[in-house]
Amino acid sequence: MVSHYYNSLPYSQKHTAANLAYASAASQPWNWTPNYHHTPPNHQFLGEVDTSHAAHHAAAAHQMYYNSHHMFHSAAAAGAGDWHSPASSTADNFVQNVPTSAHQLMQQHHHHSHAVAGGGGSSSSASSGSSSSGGPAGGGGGATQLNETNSSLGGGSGGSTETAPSNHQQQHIAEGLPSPPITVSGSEISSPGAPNSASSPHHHLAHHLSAAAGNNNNNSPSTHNNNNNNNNSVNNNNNRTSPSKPQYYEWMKKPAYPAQPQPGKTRTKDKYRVVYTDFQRLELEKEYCTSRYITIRRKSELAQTLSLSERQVKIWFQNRRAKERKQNKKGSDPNVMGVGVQHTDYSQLLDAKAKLEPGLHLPHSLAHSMNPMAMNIPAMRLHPHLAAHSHSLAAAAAHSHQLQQQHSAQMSAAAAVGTLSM
DNA sequence: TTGTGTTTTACGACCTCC
DNA sequence: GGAGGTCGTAAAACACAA
Repeated sequence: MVSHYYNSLPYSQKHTAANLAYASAASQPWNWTPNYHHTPPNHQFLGEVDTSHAAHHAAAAHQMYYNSHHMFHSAAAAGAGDWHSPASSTADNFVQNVPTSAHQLMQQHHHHSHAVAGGGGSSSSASSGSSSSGGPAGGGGGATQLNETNSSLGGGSGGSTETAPSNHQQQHIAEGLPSPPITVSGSEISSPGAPNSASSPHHHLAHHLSAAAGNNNNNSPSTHNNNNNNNNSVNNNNNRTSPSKPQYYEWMKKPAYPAQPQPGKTRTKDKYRVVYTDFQRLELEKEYCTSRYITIRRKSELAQTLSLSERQVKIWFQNRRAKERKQNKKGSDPNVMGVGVQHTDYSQLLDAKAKLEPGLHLPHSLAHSMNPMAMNIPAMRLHPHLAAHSHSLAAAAAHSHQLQQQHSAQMSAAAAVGTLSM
């Protein structure tokens, strides 16, 4: 059963989703938007999302939610120049400082990655190299195959099967140098071929974020690990969170584990812990930021987008919440974090209403009940399970919304910090 | 290079809800 | 019964100091 759920391609298609988020994210390295809800130009997937999900969100309530919640609007949605931070001019400055457009970044991205791919030198030495052999080559093919595998294995959520990636996607895949899937005890798991994530746009993101955090990146020379690839000085590695110096959104700073498990590496048990790619984590975090409880729909979408199984997405969220709770426990330590603490606090507050949270994201029916602005929104299907909580959600939701706004403000503040540090 | 501590995936047990 | 939730835990992946 277990293996059954393993998705074989977490990494193989890591960049598949690039289209989605990258366009907008790249344009604004700080862009913290749940891309899924916007309509990035390139995103194929979004087409569907838009109709099913985003469309609903066009409604005022949703807008309100997202606007307040996310620091930035995607460039796609807002228009490159139109973006305004809810927070302030600082944010604007930040944006202005961003030298490149999404397209440019993408091209950069491609440029770097291609260079890397070609050389096989993708940064992280050993590991990355391997990936290129299997994955990219396959590009689309590999992905497809994996997907098939996935579906056959997990079968589950119809979501996990992804159609053949577009050329663009393939490109990303190629760049992503996913390593071939590893079969472990009958279960197939992807090996994170981690891409030298440096080449991925959100690396830039991470980079900027790190900078924003005002941390050490530059300071610690030691940081360069394997990953320092090619890239423009994007030093991703170091960022791994140090418990002693918590940062704003630690995950942002961690460049993703460049980790690339050796292809042959297996686990004795049926279990094999893969390391999610930057992109996957980024998107998951973004989603988490949107709501700490993911809806079935979003889970399915995310799974598809990130080439993860729904189970993986679900578990990721569970773990993420656990992480947050854990942080909150020891969290009252004021020193613990600069900006990050705020998120923690925020989460902490939300934690109390953990069960109620789903209302934040999904149940428009709930939003409906609590938000006059949402009255026109077609009721979104409420998760059956969540529906049970909906009655109490109404009360909590308002509160949650406030929290969201606080959070938004905090995020903006963080953005401001980022601006300064840049 | 190694040892140690932390973080990240993944699971099982158990619970609640429909 | 099946879904998802928390909680506790295992183990890989990672960071960092010695």
